[in-house]
Amino acid sequence: MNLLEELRARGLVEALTDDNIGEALKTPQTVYCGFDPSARSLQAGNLVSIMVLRRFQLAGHKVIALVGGATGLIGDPSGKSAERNMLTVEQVEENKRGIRENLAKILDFDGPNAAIMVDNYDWYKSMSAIEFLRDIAVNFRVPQMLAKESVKKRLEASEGALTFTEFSYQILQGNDFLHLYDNFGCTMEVGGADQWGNITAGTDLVRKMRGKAAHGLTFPLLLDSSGRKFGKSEGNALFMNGEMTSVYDWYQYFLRAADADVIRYLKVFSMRSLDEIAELERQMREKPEARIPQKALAEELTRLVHGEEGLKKAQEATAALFGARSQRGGEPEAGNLSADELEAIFKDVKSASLAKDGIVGQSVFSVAAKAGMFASNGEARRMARQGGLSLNGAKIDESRVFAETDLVDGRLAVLKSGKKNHFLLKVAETGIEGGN
RNA sequence: GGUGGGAUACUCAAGUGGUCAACGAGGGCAGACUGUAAAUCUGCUGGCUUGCGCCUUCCAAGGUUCGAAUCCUUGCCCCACCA
Repeated sequence: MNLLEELRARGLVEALTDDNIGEALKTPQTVYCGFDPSARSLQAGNLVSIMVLRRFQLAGHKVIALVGGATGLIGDPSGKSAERNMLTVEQVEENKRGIRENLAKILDFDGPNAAIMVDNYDWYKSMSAIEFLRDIAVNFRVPQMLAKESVKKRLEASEGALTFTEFSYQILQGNDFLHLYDNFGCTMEVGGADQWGNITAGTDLVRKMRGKAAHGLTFPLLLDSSGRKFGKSEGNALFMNGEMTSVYDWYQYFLRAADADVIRYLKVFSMRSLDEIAELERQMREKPEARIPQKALAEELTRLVHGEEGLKKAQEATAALFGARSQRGGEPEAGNLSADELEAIFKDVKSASLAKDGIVGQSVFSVAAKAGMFASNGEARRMARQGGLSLNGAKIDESRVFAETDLVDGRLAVLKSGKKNHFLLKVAETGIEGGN
């Protein structure tokens, strides 16, 4: 199976600019994909693009990760309903460093077929308005630009609120492609379905200016079975950076994938063969409660992004917090574990320290609120009232007061909201310090 | 530049002088049920030392009024038509 067929079989092809792509891919091409430097780290949502690039790289193609340092300063209207905040140059610089680190975990930046990273700010920073208008923008036709889905959608969504700046975005991205074509012989751009308009802007421009065929491929927007965007946990983005999203949370996200989603996810993200994935699917049908595909997915992606060490930590914490439940017939956490063991497990889970007199003698929910587990005291109270808060594995109610004996080895306690959100409360040596 | 319309909590969207912390829907969170799944049912969803109490909210700043998200003025932003 060739690369294109493989991508198709994995559900990674939404649209192609032309059917000759398969032909072109028989010889090594240079492919690029853009990444938005709006945060210090890429997110799980970017994983689709990254894994696609990886597949290209492994198939012998040269890959370029383009960081939109310039376009990030402008804002892409695609897939957004409102004008976005513009970033400062400094922010973009910092974010670029983080993104480079993320990418290096998955793409090979060394070796004979090294991936490269470029920043379009480099070719826009010194461009004058005149140059932009008469050399680049002149190649674009307004009706065509207006006809793009991204622009049309945006015009509807925000009652026509689209600035000229954002409208120009496609010109910049189109020109990126031309630039990469000229400097690196790049002939193909890949991206999410929402990038179609921007990608064709580029392929059209290369064809027009250089008379050469350039290709584009988009993959579908990955949604979970309830229609939500993939890669959001409790409304928060799942970052690849272990400091921003803990390894445990990263692992857990994939482990919790719904049956209806997990096979699709495996096809998209896993380097396992389709046959292996089919086997996992068979096992799931046979014994869904074993969550075999979910485990395989979580394991593979955690190892990829956080290494063997990270995976081990995530699995240990998972085993401690969930694994023992059935065997011991009760909640595992405190009670069964020493403070040291708890600390090791929770190293990677959320925690906070409070002074002892801020804990003992206070109502448990307010301690939880103070520790930063909830946005407000009221929210914590509500949680307790509804039976969603537990201390050391036992459900507590609103009136429960924190006792000295609730502290494991006199210095720790495990709080939990809902079924799966654990939190480690530590007694601080002095004063109050926050944790993550 | 002119005329008309609009801005309400995470989102959409009611409300047009008091009974409004503000209908409803979506989303989110929690409980039950489960397999750390899905579906379903139920509850909650501005803050506070929380059963009808207080505080801060309905673009911003002023004003009218015993009392305003609701009326007036000015400003800002958005939309439509006209220029």
